[in-house]
Amino acid sequence: MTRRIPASTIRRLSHYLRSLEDLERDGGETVSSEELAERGQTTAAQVRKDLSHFGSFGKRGLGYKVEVLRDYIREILGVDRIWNVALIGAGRIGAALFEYPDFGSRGYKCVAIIDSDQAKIGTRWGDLQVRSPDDLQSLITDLGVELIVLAVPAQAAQEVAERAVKAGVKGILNFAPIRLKVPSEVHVEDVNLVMQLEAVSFAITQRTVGA
Amino acid sequence: MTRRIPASTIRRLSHYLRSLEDLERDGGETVSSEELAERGQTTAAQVRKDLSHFGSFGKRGLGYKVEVLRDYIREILGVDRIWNVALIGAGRIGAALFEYPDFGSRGYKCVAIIDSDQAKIGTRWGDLQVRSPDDLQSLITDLGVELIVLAVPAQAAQEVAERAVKAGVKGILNFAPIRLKVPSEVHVEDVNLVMQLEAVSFAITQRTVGA
DNA sequence: TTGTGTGAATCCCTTCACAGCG
DNA sequence: CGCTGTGAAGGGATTCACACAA
Repeated sequence: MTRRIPASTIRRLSHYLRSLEDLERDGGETVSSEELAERGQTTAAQVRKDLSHFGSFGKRGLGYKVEVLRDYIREILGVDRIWNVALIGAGRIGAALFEYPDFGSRGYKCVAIIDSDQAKIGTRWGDLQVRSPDDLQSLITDLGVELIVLAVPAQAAQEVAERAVKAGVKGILNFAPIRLKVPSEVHVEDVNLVMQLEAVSFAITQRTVGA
Repeated sequence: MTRRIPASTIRRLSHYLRSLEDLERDGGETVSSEELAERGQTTAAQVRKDLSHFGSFGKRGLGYKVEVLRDYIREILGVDRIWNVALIGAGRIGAALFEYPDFGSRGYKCVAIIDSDQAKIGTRWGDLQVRSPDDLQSLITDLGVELIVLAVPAQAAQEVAERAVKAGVKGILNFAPIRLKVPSEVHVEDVNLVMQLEAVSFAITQRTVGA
């Protein structure tokens, strides 16, 4: 719909979606921005503002219909469809993703696993076989992969990313602790657990030192 | 030093720290805010502003001494010491953390692993033995654990967190997809990979639809 | 001259407050 | 009435611009 949506709005939309799914499981029919706010750790005004970027989905005096809003948010976030994902780097990080129950239920489908370790190539992971990096481009093209999970060591990441982008990948969930250089139309989302740990230790340290 | 530091500043400090360590490896003696900005994907003014919250570490006309600034940032982030960390939930997510090379080098030391799965209890992970949740409190107290990595299923997370906090834990890196309720002095940092994937699919979707 | 440190200006996100629809 | 949708106000973070120290 509109341009220039704050990243914080997107994060909150993800929360709302989860809340709506919970509500539906519990048989809720409608929600108010108030109720959604409580569950999402924000304010009612914020909820309404977030949604207003994309349209008006509620009824005044009544609230939002749970199912309807859920579907709209799914559409906004682009999770109303299947995404073919390739996992590059068959280490523990990659494996961990599959433990996340929401991973599959949100439409992310792992269709290829690639690793450069000769010992891993050919082994089965569920119903997939680990493939060689040589097949990277052809796999991406043939399987229609738009999204990759990049879980390789830092020094290999840039090169792999470039090849993936060349083959048509549009988004990268990047676990390598480097800033990938990619064309601006490719979206990179960095996961950096050490950085998050540092945020924790900072908070504790300041709290201990400060007043 | 000062109060009210933007969370974004902390994230950037983590980046600066990494850059400084790289520079040191390459034998750099001094850096300018300009150079630090390039590596950290921000602006020189932002770098200076970030640092100004904590003191003045540079020399006008010259820049910052790499080693000195690095030590200051380490101190600010609280990574100039060893943090005893307990891993709760010995699944793949937990295992993945140990693959992160920076995890140990930043002073985070895993001193205990806890899992409720009887089959896992007693098994060795490196030089640690997986322990039962019954030992949670005593382990935290005895080993001086201040920080936990919470990688258990959502429904167990709240209860485990409460017990950990009661035993003295001050910070939590939370992988469970729920909003933990803890006393305000305990810092919780949420890791939510599905949410990050949603941010990617949103970006791609909007890009495809929009102008 | 160079590049930091910092008030002032700007920009963007959040919050307020209320008009208006159901 | 109740609750959404939204301009306007407010606040916090980033950027600007320059005084000043090395």
